[in-house]
Amino acid sequence: MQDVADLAGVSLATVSFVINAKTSAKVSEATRARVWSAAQELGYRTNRAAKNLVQGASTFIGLVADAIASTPFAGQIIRGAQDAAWQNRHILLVANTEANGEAEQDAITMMLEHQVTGIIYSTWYHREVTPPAALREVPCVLVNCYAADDSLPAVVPDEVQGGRTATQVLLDRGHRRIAFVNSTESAPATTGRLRGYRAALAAAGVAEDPDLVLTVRPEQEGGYEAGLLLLGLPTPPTAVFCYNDRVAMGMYDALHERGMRIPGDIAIVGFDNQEVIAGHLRPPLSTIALPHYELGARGVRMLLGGDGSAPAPGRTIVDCPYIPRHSL
Amino acid sequence: MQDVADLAGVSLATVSFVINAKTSAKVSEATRARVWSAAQELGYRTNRAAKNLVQGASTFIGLVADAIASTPFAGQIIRGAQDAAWQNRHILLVANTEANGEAEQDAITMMLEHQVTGIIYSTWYHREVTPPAALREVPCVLVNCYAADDSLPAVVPDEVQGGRTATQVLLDRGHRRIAFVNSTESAPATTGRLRGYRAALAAAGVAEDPDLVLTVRPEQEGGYEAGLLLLGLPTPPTAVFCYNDRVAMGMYDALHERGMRIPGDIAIVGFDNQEVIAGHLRPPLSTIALPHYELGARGVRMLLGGDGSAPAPGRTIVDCPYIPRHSL
DNA sequence: CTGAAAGCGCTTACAG
DNA sequence: CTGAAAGCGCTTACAG
Repeated sequence: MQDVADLAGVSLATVSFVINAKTSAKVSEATRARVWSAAQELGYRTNRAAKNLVQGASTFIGLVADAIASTPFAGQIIRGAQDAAWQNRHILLVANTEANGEAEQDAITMMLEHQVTGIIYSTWYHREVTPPAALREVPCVLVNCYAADDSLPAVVPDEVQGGRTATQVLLDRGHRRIAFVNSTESAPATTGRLRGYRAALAAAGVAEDPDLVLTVRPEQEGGYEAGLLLLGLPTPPTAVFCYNDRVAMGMYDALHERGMRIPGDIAIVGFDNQEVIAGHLRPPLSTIALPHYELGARGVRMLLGGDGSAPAPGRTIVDCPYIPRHSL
Repeated sequence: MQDVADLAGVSLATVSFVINAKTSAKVSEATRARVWSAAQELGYRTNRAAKNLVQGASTFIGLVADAIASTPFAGQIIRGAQDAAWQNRHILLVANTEANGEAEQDAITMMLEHQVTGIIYSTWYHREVTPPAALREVPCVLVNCYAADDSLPAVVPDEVQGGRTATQVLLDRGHRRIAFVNSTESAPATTGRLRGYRAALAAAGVAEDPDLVLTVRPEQEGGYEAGLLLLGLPTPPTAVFCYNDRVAMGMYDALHERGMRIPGDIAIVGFDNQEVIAGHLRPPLSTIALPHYELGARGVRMLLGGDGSAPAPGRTIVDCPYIPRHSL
């Protein structure tokens, strides 16, 4: 920087002013140009460590994730966060903790040492968490998870609306006997989607038939078994809302095995919008998408948007959009 | 830090020595303990910006990726790089450029400003690249890609060995009429896997039958068409090596449609090991895995391992392991 | 064994 | 409009 100043024949301060386009100091157009060309000629590059030190702040945002490649979900959250950070001229410090408490602790310490502006704490599937205490030392937002007492800001998908929408698209096609193959796991997704299913039926004046609500392991095998069960009913459903796309995949197997056509004989709607599955089933699966990209992006926007103040506690809920394909 | 020194009754230098476990200065056990407890009590956390500044180096490694969530592949590379970086007490600065030249330029500039130790430049599928010139200003290694003139260090998968292995496992089961459904794309994967296929056949003394080598678009549809074609042959193959798992998925569709059993009537081996596909086909698909995690990990190890010197130019080739399931 | 001091590369009041 | 100077929080010879 001193070299640039010398070459341009100005002081350090002037170089700093023009490089950072500070308007507080009026620098003549001529000097400005001289400085720029000197910087160019010398290949000057500002040292961010020095800048961060003197300013007592960095442009870093920490992102701690409990998974990074086990599902496409985590990747989408990271991508959303990364894009939003980039747009705000911030840089993501990504740590993959594999849900290991010690790794989380280390990661957060490291982030704090780097004077991060804030931390995003994310999980690959929607759930309740008790995040490490260190997280509270800095502005933070939970993404795809939430604190039991809602004492931290969080961004989560709207499972209820998702379940309602899934059921609604089926109702809109005239279906009245709509099954819901839920998951045996206990999770916000399980309870939320069920509530949405019931709300949609109720709003349409359709009485719930207990025979039509099953719970299975949320995998292909579970969907297959559920399909067989449903087909064995005295009056089988005309449409099925599956907890997720993998369950729907198993449901396809069972229906095809029994010679049922989709959507001719039975309409199907899934959840998750896992491209590799939903896009490749035959027929391609209509489903509800989890808004992972949006969750990540919203998370960092909340972190950065608060005019300097930390984001407020409480859950922000994001819509799960319907992705039409050809299974209904 | 001054506060810690005061509380412990020592100088700044001493605090620095004990915090960093420097052995050059012998500090008594007693002072050491006093310093640690003072640091503890004050909740002292070292400021990395200051440390990086004075040391003229950071513990950052830049990772520029052309994709981050479009496929699981990129995620695995990032995870591998992240784990290796972490093991060496380094932090990943991840930039997602979506293959946009300007974004790449910006990302690299930003990384350079942060005094990164080096940069990993990665692509989500194996290919030749002409990386931005700025990359040469700092130690770097290409991951899953390579420079046309091999003037940069690179880590890539061994496509030839992969193709050879895929063919070999089929030969080992006694198959002699082995088809290869290749991709119409021009890529290292296409040429490499074909060479591997031929090498394996030649080594086994099996003459290549031109009818058995097809090229299709590397997707489900392509695999489906290839399956029909192969079945229409006067003497159909008894085994098929598919360019990738999506092609294998289409191949399954065609074979099942024609009532063929896998592997009873025809054995199949895929490539890529895309969990969601390979693990969920019926029967589960035996395939060759692309070593993305390993590529990422090797990349940062090369960057860091060179005793301070930049890694040497040239391609490092990594094995593609066979993943047995139930399709042969 | 421990301390005083210089210096890393910047930014920013404060003078002029 | 521009410059001299202090200071950000550290590390590391160099003395003692």
